[in-house]
Amino acid sequence: MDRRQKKTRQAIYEAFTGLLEEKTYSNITVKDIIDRADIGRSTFYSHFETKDELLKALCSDIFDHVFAENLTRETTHDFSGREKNLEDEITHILYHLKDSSYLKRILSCESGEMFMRFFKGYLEKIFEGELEKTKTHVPKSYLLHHMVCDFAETVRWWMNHESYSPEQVACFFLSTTPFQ
Amino acid sequence: MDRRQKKTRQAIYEAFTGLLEEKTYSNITVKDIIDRADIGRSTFYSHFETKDELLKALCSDIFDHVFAENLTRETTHDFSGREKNLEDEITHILYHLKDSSYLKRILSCESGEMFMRFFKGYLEKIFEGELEKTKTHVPKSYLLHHMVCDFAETVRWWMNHESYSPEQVACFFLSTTPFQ
DNA sequence: ATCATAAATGAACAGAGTGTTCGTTATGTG
DNA sequence: CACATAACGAACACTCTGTTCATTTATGAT
Repeated sequence: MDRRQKKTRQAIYEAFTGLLEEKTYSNITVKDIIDRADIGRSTFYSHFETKDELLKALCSDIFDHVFAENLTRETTHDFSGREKNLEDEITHILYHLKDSSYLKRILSCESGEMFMRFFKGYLEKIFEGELEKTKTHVPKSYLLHHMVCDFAETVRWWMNHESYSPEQVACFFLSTTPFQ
Repeated sequence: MDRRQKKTRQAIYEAFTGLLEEKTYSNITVKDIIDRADIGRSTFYSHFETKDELLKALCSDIFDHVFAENLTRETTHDFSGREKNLEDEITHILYHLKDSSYLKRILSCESGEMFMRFFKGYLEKIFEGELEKTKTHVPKSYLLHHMVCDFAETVRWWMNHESYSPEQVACFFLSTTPFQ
């Protein structure tokens, strides 16, 4: 990728996430972004079709980084079985999320809702497998929705209570799940 | 309230919620609303300052109806104690939500996120009291956030699986909470 | 039924943002 | 160096916003 493109893209991301700390997503205009990023109008549109596409691209960047290993990795079982695997996996994801400098900015505002939707999409893939192994008297559809939302919301809560470690948060999360 | 005002307000609500079924909240313009409601531009603005205020007003209408009794009612304890009360209260709220014709339209789209924020605000008041009586090893802040999101998301799920009764949904919800 | 009150109307307005175009300039790459 | 390509910036038509105001219409109280 051309050095100029990288620089421009970076400037847009910085400007955008910076603005997200100051105003809501819907109140941010393309004009705001290009003014802060100090780039030309046509340059912005040569990178992203719309503001929404920008947000999507940013989310994808974060998720691809976080979930790259988890989605491809062989689901090996260790001595203590399934549950231990899930806790490890969750802790692992939380460590990755902790590293993302953009995540907190994105989650702590209205655009968090859009992020959450993408986030939940990825999470479904992870929990679906877990759910198949679980016996329950409530509908699977309910349980999957519950797990996905629960985890995503746990992360959102965590971003406002960063004093806790990934291990602690994983523990909090699992203590309220119907898995055992 | 003047008959004309009521009629206009109703037309706006109808147009707005109808549009919500077709496009996302942010893609709906004031122009869309007044065209469908068949009212003048200035009439809209004499009722609501902005599109956001319209959504807020609509949410308030729904909530005031649903929570009016719950928030003021004396928290009497029956024979089986606290837990039974909570289940009753939840079932009761679910019955009210089931009656709202606008709720499904609002929840099944992007603006659902905005609705959810208002919704959660009300729910916090309800669960805060419940939480005080609960002993737990996870932070209260986490548990409150968890309960509130969990319930709101349960309702959202329910709107897409209406085959279940309020009693059943209350049961699903309580089966995944750390209360006992 | 009358009449003052209040609501709805519609046209017009400035202002702001959008998304596109295109010729020019500058910056990396081979 | 020379070529390719990215960024620039000015201009464009377009849409939406939120406000104003003079006019018409409906309402509720008497």
